Amino acid sequence: MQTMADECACEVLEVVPLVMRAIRSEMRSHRTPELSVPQFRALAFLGRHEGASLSDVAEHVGLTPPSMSKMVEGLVVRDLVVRQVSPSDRRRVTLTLTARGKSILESAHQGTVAHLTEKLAALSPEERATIVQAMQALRRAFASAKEANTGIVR
Amino acid sequence: MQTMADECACEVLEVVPLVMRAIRSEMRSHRTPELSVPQFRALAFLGRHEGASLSDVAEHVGLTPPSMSKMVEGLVVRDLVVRQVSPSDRRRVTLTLTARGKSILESAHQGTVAHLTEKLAALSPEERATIVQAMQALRRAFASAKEANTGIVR
DNA sequence: GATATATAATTAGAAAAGCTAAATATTAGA
DNA sequence: TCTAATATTTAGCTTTTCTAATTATATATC
Repeated sequence: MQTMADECACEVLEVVPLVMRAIRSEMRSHRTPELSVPQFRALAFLGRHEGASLSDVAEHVGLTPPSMSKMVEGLVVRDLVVRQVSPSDRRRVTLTLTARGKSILESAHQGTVAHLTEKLAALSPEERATIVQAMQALRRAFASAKEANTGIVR
Repeated sequence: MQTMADECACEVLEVVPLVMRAIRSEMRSHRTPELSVPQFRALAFLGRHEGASLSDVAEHVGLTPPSMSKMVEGLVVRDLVVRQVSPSDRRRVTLTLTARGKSILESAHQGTVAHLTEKLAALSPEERATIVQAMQALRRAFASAKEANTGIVR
């Protein structure tokens, strides 16, 4: 059923950037956490994967290692992340959230969720349930593909 | 039903950036069209709204007028868009796609849709139908809010 | 065991894309 | 008519990203 999948793809292609923009705007307008979307994603990943290496995070966020290195530098300076040389492989850098990092992450998450929740309040409970289902399906469709979602494409 | 809306928001906040990254990667890997996501959105909007003004497009894409002005300059130089002073209101600039613009837009659209379609093929027809419904609901929730989605947030 | 190759992270430098503030041109209103 | 508002552009800056090259460490080969 190619047509159906195509229609679905078209919808996704139109709506996802729209929602993404709202997320970015919201994060920008929050003066307290002051995290960009990639920074937020990096912290969120570290929240879920204590002690991940720089390249692990880079791959997840979709940045090149040099860009991630620069970002991490900023996060370290702001006392959100701790950078340690891995004892087992001294080329690797092991990253963990500081207490402050955890708290900032939590607050950024709360703030953005609150904003999205406000928007979603305009919809019916049924529509929100549909969205939850759809997000879970999309996550399955997009989360696995290793090569395609690294962002390091050229 | 705050909890429900919150859960929905969390899902959106996790999944939307994931899908967005896939879209960006795909567009980047397409050497032919070489359009950024905002450029693509601008062209797509012009495809649907012949003769829209610069600020119309800026608002839709979520950029400030100066940024859009710069982007349009690039699109004009690359012969994708024609810029004309509106006869009715000579302050306004009227934008239309060139034949080349239409063709580039079409090809970028095809490529990205094909890529998304491929990913979505892993899902069941029911799941895809759910996604279509969810996208339509999200569009309503996020497209209408005038102040919040202009990207002009501060 | 020495040397060559590969890998992880960083540094350096440049490019892209966005913003704010201010300038310009035009229209609408008092 | 004169003032205020609107649409776009210009100018300058900041942030974020990239590529290329460097450094340090680990692995593999001879």
